[in-house]
Amino acid sequence: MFNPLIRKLDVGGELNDADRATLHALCEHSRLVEADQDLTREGDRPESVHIILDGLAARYKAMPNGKRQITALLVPGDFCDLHVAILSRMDHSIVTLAPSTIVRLSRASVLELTHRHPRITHALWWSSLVDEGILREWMVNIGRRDAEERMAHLFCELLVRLQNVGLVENDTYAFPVTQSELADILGLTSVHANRTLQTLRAQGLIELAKRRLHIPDVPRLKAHCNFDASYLHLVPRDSQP
Amino acid sequence: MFNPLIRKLDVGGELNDADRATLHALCEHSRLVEADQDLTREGDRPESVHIILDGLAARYKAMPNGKRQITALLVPGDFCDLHVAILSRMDHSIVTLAPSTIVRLSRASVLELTHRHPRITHALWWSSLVDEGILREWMVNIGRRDAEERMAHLFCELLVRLQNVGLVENDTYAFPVTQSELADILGLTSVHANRTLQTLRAQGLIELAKRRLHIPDVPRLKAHCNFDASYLHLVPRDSQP
DNA sequence: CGCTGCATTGACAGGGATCAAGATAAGTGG
DNA sequence: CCACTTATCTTGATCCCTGTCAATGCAGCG
Repeated sequence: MFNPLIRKLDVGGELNDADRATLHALCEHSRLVEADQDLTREGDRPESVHIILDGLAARYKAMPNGKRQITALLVPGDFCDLHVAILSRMDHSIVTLAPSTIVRLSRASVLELTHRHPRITHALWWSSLVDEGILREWMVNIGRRDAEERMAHLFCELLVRLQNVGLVENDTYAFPVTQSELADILGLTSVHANRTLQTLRAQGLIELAKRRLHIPDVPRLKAHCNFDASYLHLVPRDSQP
Repeated sequence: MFNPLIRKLDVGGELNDADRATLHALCEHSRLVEADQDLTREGDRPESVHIILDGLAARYKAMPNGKRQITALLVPGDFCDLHVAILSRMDHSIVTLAPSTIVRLSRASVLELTHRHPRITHALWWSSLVDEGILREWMVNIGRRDAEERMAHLFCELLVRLQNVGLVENDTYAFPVTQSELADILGLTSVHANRTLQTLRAQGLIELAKRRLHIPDVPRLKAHCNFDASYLHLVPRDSQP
């Protein structure tokens, strides 16, 4: 059975069959959540951890003036807030952007997991470090690239991340994101996101229709924004000592 | 003897005297590093962890076109890259912005530390979660605030963080940052950083001279940018179960 | 005392934001 | 299955925040 979590962690650590079985068991009790539902809200006392098995979710912070910034996209296989039990208050919210399959783990089961399964723990740490790296790259994206590069960069990143969990076919992947959500990801206005999207389309760099994104010429799109995937740390799991 | 690391971690965890002694011993072999020295460079294989005891450092990513974005400021007491040994390649660099006192720990000593001292480990996790929260807030800052609010927000954040380690006197703290570095922090140009700085000065919101920043009316500056410190998680270490 | 790196200014261009109105697409209920 | 409602997407006109380019001032320093 397909499980993006296992697939992902297998890249980051070196799991054995027992580990895979453990992870598989973890994911047994998933639930379907419709789009636009908050999984956690800023200010909440965090009680549980979420794994996203299918769909799409986002971390965001809303500002008093109504603006908001999405600080992370959570794709299948992403394990959110592994360690959040340490802090007593959520400083951001998580929302589903599409109908999603979610696993919720209690704090206790996470503790149990990390105590009993060192390789899984290692892989989870790896994964949270990668998330941090993505966060930094997004900051560079917003701070130092113009709208066109920013958007192209995002599409390249998602291509790689989704490829990593087997959700890309023929350089095409699901992208069920509203233009105004896209704007909140990139630090733009929805109007400008729309125009940027059209510019990319006009250049034949992307095709986006029916919530699916197709990249006709991946190297060209990567070149367009100077995309360098090394921050995703997905390279051969070589030299882990 | 004053030790910002101990002071900081004491907020995040609950240390006992033995823990404090351990941390104190850790910091015995510090070295003085002059300004503008890279402690780590993107692409390096990370071998050690840094603690900054005095001075100021920054995490940054440099782009091929010469632009760069600073993604974090490291102030005294900050423990950088606790877990970095898990990844095999640094995806960013760290540079001193001022002459600084730095402790370098080998990977082995970090492992030993985390294995032997659960409360310290807990505090270090807490600290790295706070760092992540700061990262997210910076993203909001760059993505959704204009230059003036951005800069004001940064100054408010530093006030709180430095207060936390006892480095603020009379609402004044050391700010040995070049305007072009400031620009790299905020995602602006140095020219515009200069102008923004002057706007803030003209409104009497800040006074910056001789590398020291004074905030005449803290509540007013906070109000100016809607500063809410809760993302720094410095509140009473209450309900940690 | 003349460097040399920073800070400061001015003029100007431009990327993105705003505001507001239509055009499409996607659901919904009958 | 169609009429209707509502969310999204598009587009145009206009403004302004921020970037660019380039020159000048200033201050620490060898």
